[in-house]
Amino acid sequence: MGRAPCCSKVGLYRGAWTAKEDTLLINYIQAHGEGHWRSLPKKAGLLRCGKSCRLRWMNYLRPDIKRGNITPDEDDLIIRLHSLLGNRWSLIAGRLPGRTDNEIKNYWNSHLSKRLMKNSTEGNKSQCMGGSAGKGSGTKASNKRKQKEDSDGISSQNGEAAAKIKIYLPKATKVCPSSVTKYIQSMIRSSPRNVEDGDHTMSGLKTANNGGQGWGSNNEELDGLVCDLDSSSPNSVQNHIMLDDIFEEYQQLLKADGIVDSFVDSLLA
DNA sequence: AACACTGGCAACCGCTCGCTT
DNA sequence: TAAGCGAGCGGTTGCCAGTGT
Repeated sequence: MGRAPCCSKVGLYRGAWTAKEDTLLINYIQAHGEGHWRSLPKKAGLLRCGKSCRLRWMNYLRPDIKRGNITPDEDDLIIRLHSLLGNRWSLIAGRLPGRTDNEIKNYWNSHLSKRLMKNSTEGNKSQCMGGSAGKGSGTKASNKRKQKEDSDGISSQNGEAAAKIKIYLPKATKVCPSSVTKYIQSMIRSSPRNVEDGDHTMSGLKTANNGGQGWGSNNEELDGLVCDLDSSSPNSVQNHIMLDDIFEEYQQLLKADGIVDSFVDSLLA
């Protein structure tokens, strides 16, 4: 399967987008819709690679994008979903309405991985965790390398669970919550089995409802995150419930041995 | 005030997958 | 069946504002 280069770079702009380019892109997509990214720049009068246009639209210009101010609820959900799914940013983003995979990835790399590593080292000072908390010291290049090591460390932090999760990792595909819900409902109806604790993958995890145990005994910061609600947001309570519901769905799915494979199939469908 | 360093984030790159021809 | 293309994903890079010395 050959794969031609995305596009010729000759004569194309790179780097930060200007307001004018944004306007051109928005206007074109509003008039013609998304898709056909390769031909879009030419038609829209943009000297950009199609991939660049797509990225710009998907991550920043889409009207339903929610930027910045990641709430404690979202923060907590990202952590928990990452424990389940690993670096499947698009999948995680699919559980967080209005958030993009790029934003979540950046947020994880710059905030959460460091925090978890810090918590991990505090909780396991006698253990060597193999790497510092990211960009705290050393050259930037070495920090980049450490970032990768850190993410590996996070995985090893979850030990067997992470390894077993990988078995079930679905293809990175965005799914809507409703499809998951429908699937769960159908599975519950068709499966009388109530698995008490076949929970290889979920050990060490917690839900926002269970008092925040499971990340480690010294995990006050995360406990705080779980308890905090952003009262400034009028929809925060609703969002909190929704996010928890979504995670509960994942938990149920993973708890039900034998169901997970089917769940993955449903995602791929 | 000037410089060096750090951290956050936008954007790019390389790759894979699914569909079409 | 193989090749080409569009789309999407995760990893990485590079810019720049903020902070420290």
